[in-house]
Amino acid sequence: MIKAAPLLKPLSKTKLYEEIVEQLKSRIIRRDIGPGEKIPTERALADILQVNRSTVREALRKLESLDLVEIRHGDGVYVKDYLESGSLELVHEILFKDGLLDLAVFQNLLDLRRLLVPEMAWCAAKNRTESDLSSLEQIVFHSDDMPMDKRDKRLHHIIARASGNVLFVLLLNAFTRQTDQYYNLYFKDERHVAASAAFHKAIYEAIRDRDMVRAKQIMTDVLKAAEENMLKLMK
Amino acid sequence: MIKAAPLLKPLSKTKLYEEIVEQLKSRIIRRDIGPGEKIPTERALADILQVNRSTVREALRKLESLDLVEIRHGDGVYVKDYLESGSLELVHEILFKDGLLDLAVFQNLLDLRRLLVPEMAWCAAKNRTESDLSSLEQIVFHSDDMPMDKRDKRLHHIIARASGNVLFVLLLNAFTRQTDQYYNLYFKDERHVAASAAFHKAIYEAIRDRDMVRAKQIMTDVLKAAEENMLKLMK
DNA sequence: GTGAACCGGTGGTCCGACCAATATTTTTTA
DNA sequence: TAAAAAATATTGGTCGGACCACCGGTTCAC
Repeated sequence: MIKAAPLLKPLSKTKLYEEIVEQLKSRIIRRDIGPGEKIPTERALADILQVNRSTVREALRKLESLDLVEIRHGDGVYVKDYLESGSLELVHEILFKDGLLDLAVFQNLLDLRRLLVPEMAWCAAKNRTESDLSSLEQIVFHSDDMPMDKRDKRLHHIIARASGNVLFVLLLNAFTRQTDQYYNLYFKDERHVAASAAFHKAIYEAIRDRDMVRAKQIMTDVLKAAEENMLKLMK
Repeated sequence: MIKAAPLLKPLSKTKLYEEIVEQLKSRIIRRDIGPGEKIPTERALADILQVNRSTVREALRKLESLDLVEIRHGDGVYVKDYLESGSLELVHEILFKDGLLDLAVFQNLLDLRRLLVPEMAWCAAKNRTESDLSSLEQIVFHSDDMPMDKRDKRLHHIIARASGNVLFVLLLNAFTRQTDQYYNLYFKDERHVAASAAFHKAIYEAIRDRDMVRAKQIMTDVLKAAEENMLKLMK
């Protein structure tokens, strides 16, 4: 039932510019290079890293779009304070500062999820359309072939859409990116799979019946249980 | 007291690659180019837009980091479904689809803010350190020279930090980017300035006293009032 | 039929040049 | 002498053209 998880990473045939991004991103997040500080010029970086200037530029573009640096024409490249301007895109870096998972930040993530996702379910129960409902039905009752991690992810996505608030969808995407890698692991336990299947049915019914309070309550309970299991798993 | 607002944009001497980003981003968000579709090759784009391929590449990098396109080596560039993978960075584009403010999405933004920010205040009242408190004091009582829009923004930022949840900070940043442009306008009304000053003192006291419930309540009320005023202003 | 070699097209990287904006220094000027 | 203006140096922005690495489809040998 559960598909074998390809726990191995794609064995990164990393692109050069990505390596540069990683190096700089990491140093900025860990405050090796402080906010306001000027980093070497494109030409200098190219020289240091032994790559072409174009490659450096592509890396800097990426860092700029992450709001980690500010590029000033004719002047130079300056490090920004990501706490002042950074976006959710940085969660991953902050979560894994120094390669190890930062448990405090992970807890932050869970806290926020516990605030948002139940509310999302509430809204979904309130605003769901017939079309949303049939999407839900499809995933809950007619997707036995799909591994549970994907089903669960998909279910949340549909609920987010059904909430009628597009921002929930975008936020959920941000969360998903972080938790994806643990889902496989989590659903290796057959009990978790069974529990999720039950949960899917329950939340489906609540949303179908437009029972906002129940939908929210179910979601709250599920998250709580899942968090406990997950933390147990990580110890 | 209120600084004259430079409502005019910096009169963008737009960089070329940015123009390309804007064009493509807009077309993707408005579904001119559907998810899964392949866009012209870098060389073709360079030819069409009459720019150098490097310039096109920098633009594509940006779109890639927005999760709007997927670049496949040896294959091509494909449009992604931003609802499936997009991040909060896209809020701005979605908010201003077709150049006009999408009121439904704007309402979504307000709804989400009303969920998050009061909770943030609650956490701040719970977790604030002495250092946070003195930062607050500074901004509430000793920053008369600072225009109210900046003070208000700063206050929220400090509260976010004080919450002890770094994700609140990043989320708030995302919101702020959207609402910044309206703040000037909002604080042109002397009554709003006075109201905010009173609010600042009230929330400061609640956080100082570690009164979580009151802090949350104050924030809820303020947001409600501000929303009403803002919607009035927009009509 | 099937697998291997091939080939065309695409993104990835490189080089070296020049343009455009900014910062710094030098010169001019009041 | 100090402020203003002009020249210069530095840095990011754009250019063009070349070659490499990877992917997909085609062809060909078996």
